[in-house]
Amino acid sequence: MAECFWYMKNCNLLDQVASEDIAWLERRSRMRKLKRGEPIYLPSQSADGVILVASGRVKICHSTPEGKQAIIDFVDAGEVFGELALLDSQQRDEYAETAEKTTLIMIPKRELQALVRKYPRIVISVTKLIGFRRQKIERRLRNLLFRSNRERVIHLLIELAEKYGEVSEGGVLLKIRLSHQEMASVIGSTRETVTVILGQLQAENLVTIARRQIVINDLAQLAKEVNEPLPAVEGSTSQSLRADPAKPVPVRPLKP
Amino acid sequence: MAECFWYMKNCNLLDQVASEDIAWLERRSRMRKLKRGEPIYLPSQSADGVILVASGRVKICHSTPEGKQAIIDFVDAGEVFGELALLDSQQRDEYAETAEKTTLIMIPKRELQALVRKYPRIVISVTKLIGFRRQKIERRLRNLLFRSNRERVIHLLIELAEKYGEVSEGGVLLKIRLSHQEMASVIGSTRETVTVILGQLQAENLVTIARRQIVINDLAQLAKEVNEPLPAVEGSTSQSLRADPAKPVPVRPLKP
DNA sequence: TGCCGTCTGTGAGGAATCTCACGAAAAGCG
DNA sequence: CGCTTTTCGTGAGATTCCTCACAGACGGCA
Repeated sequence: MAECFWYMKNCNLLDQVASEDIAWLERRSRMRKLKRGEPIYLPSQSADGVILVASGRVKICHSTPEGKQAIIDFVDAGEVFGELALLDSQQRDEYAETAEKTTLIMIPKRELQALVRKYPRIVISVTKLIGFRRQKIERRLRNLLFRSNRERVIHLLIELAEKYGEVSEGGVLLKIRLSHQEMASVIGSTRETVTVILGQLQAENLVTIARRQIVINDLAQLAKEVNEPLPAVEGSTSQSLRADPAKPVPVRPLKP
Repeated sequence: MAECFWYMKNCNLLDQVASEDIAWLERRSRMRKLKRGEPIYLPSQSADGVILVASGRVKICHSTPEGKQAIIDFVDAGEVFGELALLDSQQRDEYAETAEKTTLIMIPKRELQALVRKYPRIVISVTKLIGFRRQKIERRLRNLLFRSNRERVIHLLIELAEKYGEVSEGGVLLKIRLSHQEMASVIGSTRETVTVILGQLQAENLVTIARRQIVINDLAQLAKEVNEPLPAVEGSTSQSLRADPAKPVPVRPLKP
């Protein structure tokens, strides 16, 4: 379980915790390795603790009575989820499943609470985590209410650019692979509609899609269309986000 | 400002704080009385503190580029809002306005942080507050994605019943007055559509609307239609929420 | 109590989006 | 590398929902 220790060391929630205490927590935690698409917990299941994503990616979902899957959020490696379990151990009403091959570390609530008694500052970190996620959700709510499907897709692309974007040849490469169906599940639309809209955006030279990789050619234009400020993207000035043929962005090769 | 003191005393966020400290906080807070529909703060305005609603009701809103108003949340008397300002003083991207004649108490961030140093437990309360609101928002998100307008209205009615419902003649009386336009702003629809749907629900004897008062005749049936568990309503068993003509609910007169 | 502004009810017409259906392309797997 | 499974592209038709327009009702205020 040495790797488990390492993962916990790298979790920013625990970065003020002494190594010996992390080791203690590690011994009381459980590691799970899951393939893509496996359920982690189901709704109406009691929330027994916090879960750290060691590697891979997790989807927080909800199903409508008609069987449509809504994706509430993605959780990436190094992040935790289920943190609301710390507030009250009521049951959850969403479910979680792996979006790809994933390793999880299940940290029991009881042990974490003991750790909080020793490191009260953890509470501040947890508060910030919950608060930031709330801001994120509120933003998503705003971006869905009264928005056309085209606007929803654009908002999604901007969000993805912020979290997964990296400056690349002539635009922002999104370092995440989503199917059209998954995007539809995020924005509350259908697979076909997403396909059509992405096709339109590509025809307008706003994005380029090849082998499930999305490159945003003109993030500034997209942001302008939906009245959003130009988001910051890893390793770029706002200059490099503008698709200006006269001033090509330096090429940086990437391995998908 | 004696009334201000009293309002703060009654705010559950401050219920562990000694009277002398509340008095201290009161002297450093500011009271504002506003008429219905007045702005409290605008987006892109720096978040300078937390605001306690002494009386009245506040709407947290967001406007789309086309000028449609989305209502993110209502804040009632005794509740606070703007609490995310405590995490990071970045600017807000929503705005707040009064939903009716309202008295506010503006508590500066600096003073509240000083109080937190003396009463560290306040952090827990704040965390729970933020967490519960996040759950609420997540739930709203779920109830909007992939939902028809009829389902959205029903979800809204259930939510309102939980917060404002009171058992009354033959059903649950909602102790809040919302225009159809406001409901539309909450669920991301239009005024006309809400009018039509409420008319349908009334024709189906699920609700009764008279003089802007909504009575839910059969909360159980509504909840069933959208696959929600029957919510708890103030002063009632689950029995009394069922519209059962053979067993009428005891009448309790109300003054609007 | 009478007036004025806001709110509610209703319908026609059109736009956006979903549904369904099918074939092609791509990706994962042994 | 061939096969199977998943994903993508596209169109016709149905449906929901929005827009616009207007009349009547209500409700707060002088």
